[in-house]
Amino acid sequence: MEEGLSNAFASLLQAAHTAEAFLEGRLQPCGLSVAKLAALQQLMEAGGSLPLGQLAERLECVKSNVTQLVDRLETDGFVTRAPDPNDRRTRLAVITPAGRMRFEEGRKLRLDAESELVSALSADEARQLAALAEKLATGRR
Amino acid sequence: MEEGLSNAFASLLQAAHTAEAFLEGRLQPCGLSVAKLAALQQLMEAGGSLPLGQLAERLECVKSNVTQLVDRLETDGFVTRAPDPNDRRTRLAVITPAGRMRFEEGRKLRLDAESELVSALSADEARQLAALAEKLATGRR
DNA sequence: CAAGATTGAGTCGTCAATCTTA
DNA sequence: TAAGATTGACGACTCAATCTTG
Repeated sequence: MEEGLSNAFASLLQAAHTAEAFLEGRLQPCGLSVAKLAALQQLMEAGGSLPLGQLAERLECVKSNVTQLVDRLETDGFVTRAPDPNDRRTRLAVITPAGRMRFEEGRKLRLDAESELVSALSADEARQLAALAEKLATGRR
Repeated sequence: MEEGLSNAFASLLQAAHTAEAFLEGRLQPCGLSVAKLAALQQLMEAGGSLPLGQLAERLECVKSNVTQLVDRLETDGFVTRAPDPNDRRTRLAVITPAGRMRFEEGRKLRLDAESELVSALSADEARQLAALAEKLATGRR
């Protein structure tokens, strides 16, 4: 049946939207958005700083988006921009001490929210969902 | 394993993002976005017109978003605004002949894209994906 | 010229405040 | 006062054009 197939698609998009909104709400109290938290996470995993272009690659988005995201993180005081001593074209996004602390809060909130969401599923179901979702999207990246 | 669980979540969001981008790309040639197509679909299903507030409800978004979406559809020439004879507070979004034609094109492109995406899955897998995605998001709406 | 980053314009979404009509 | 719609300001994203440096 065709209806079942396009329902799979609609369900996926709907569920993802709902889940993301849920996560966004849980992050609210710490003043971080999903996007900002993801950026801070990349900086932490990279040891504290990254060229803006590399940050864009890791976030799988366009460079101009990162420019603006870092602008907002900079006004928040969670990131500063620094010159790259090796290449004067490059600018480094550097996580601040305040950014590290806020990241830690956000990370906990996100883990809580995720496990709460996924608790609706058994471990087996979670694995299946991940596998099916990946299978759907594979080759379209 | 905790990793598996949060991977389920990440996979879902990633897959949804990829699938939506794929769909958006396929709609490109007809000049409709996913959002615009959805709005036109609601108008068609409602028989051609809807008060803006009801359109917002059906699209499950905020009213101010619909105001702007209809603004853009109006500049496209796919929708016009009309007064409601019964209540002078409400404004009707009315699909135009050009809007109907464009909707038909967009609907076909979307169906093609959806079936192409879902063709990566068996009918059984598609049902499972839909069920698991819904189960994850249930109760968070 | 290539690369890295930024700017400007536009889409899609939110929220809070406002205007008009019931 | 409520309801319907709009506006203004913002977040997060895209693309095309631009500026600076290599």
